[in-house]
Parts: sequence; C-alpha cells; structure tokens
Amino acid sequence: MNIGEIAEQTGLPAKTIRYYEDIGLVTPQRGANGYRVFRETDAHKLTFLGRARALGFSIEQCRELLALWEDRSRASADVRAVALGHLDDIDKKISALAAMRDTLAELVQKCAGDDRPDCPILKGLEGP
Amino acid sequence: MNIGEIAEQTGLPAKTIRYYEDIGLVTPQRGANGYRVFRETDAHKLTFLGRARALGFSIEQCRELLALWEDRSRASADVRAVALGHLDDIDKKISALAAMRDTLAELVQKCAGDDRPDCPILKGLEGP
DNA sequence: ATAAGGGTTCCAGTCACAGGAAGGTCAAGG
DNA sequence: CCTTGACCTTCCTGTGACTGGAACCCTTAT
Repeated sequence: MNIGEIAEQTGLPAKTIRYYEDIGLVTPQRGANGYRVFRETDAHKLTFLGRARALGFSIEQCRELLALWEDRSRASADVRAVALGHLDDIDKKISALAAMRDTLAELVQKCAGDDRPDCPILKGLEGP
Repeated sequence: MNIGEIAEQTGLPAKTIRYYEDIGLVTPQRGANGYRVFRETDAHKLTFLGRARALGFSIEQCRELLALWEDRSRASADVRAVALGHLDDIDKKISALAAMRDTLAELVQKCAGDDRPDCPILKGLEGP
C-alpha cells in the first residue's frame, strides 16, 4: 500500500505518517521507485497511534504504549500506569480550564455588553 | 523600573516581558545604558496581560483586549464578544478532554493492572 | 507527448515562550 | 583602582506535533 491509501484507511494525513516515520514510530519498507510500502502491521500500528493520539497521549507515551503493545510478555500494570498518568494529566487540564471558565463566565455575566464603555471584564483583568 | 523589578511586581518572567516587547504588546522606554525603563502604565499593561493570559486568552486576543482597554470610547459589547468567543473555545476544549477522560477511564477500569499481559487498554487502542 | 495525480525530499512556520551563550553595566567592598 | 557579583543586553536555538509549500520524480491514461 502507498501512503495515500494508508492515509485514507487510517484517517491520518500523509504528512503525519511521514512524520511518524521520521521520528521512528513506523518503519515502512520502500519500493523500487522509492515510494513507501506499507503492510498490514504498519496499518495496525498507525491505527493504534491514531487512537492513542485521539485520546491525548503524547508522542512519547505513544511510543511507550506501542512498545508495550508489541511486547507479548508485558505486564498490564505497565500499560495501566501510563494510562493512569495520562488520566491525571487530563484531569489537571480540565480543572485548570474549568477554573478559567468559571472566572471568565462570572465576568461575562457582569458585563452589560452594550455600546457603553463601562466593562467589568476589563476591570476584572486590571486587578483584583 | 528595570525589567527585574517589573518582573517581580507582575509575576511575569523577564523573558516573557522581553518577548511581549518584541511582538509589540508593550513599548518600554530605554535608559542611557540601553536598559528598558518601565513606567506605571507599562506595569498596568503587563498586569493586564498576565491576567488575560492566565484566563487562557491567546496573545492575539490579548492584543485585542488591550486595544479595547485603552480605547475609552469602546463598547463593552466588543469586549464581551471576545470573552464569549474564548468562553466557547474553553467549553469545547473541556468537552473534548472530558470525552477523552471518559473513554480512557473506562479502559483503565477494565484493566486488571497486574503482571499478566492481557490488557483491555491496548485492545481498546487496537480497534473499535 | 503530455497532463493529471500520485509520490519524494527539504525548508519554513506555527504558539508562546524557555534556555543559554557572549558580552555590557552598575553598586559595593577591598 | 580593581574586582566581584548581580543585573542587564542581544541573538540563536529548541520545544510538540505537526502543516504548508516548493521543487522535483513516477505512473497511468489519453
């Protein structure tokens, strides 16, 4: 399979797939014409990567997960540890965003939003 | 005031303040020795920027807010529009993260996390 | 022969800074 | 006067995970 075909199959942009090869996440073979040749295992890997990235795992975490995935003697505890770490990161991000949203929503609510210049949002940004 | 002093006062790293000058958010004067000289108005601006950034506004949104802040004939509706747009972005981000968390939490819960290789997390990443 | 539609490499840009090198300036102490 | 140390300056590079584009090669159909 050429890169376009695999891109369509996995839903990943061809650029991204080339990038993944660049950083060593996949290692497709090459045809006589220099084109990348993807096999089933490459397709599986890329699908795996696409899903892991969609769940917000970093590239390095994906690399780790991929290694565990390919290691048949892995301990599921190792996978779980990576996932739990990421889960914690996500929760922290959500908390931070929620705090921003609450503060901002409060300011927005106080603001009349008309053609007058008086604005509690700007005042809130000025100082405490 | 020198950059160190203003950095401490505003809580922004000196590097960040230099960067803000670079992109035209602040324009401190210069002393005879070439040092940046910050005045009260610069301090106010930087405090404003720090707060706006802490609420997650992008640099470009900050630039916009700063312009509105300095425009005494602004309409509060314009400020509110920027804030509402950002609020929407935040909500979208939170939703995306919450979806990730839910999916991931489900997988984590299914995983025994022991020394056996069988792992529902990896299986979930493989395919649907 | 040529045109369209693949593919290839490489370079630059994104966002909002952070790290660090190389060097100038200032105030205090010996 | 000289040194020390803390501060300041500019400039260059790197971050994460790609994306866009240029310049060029390969394949297939007309």
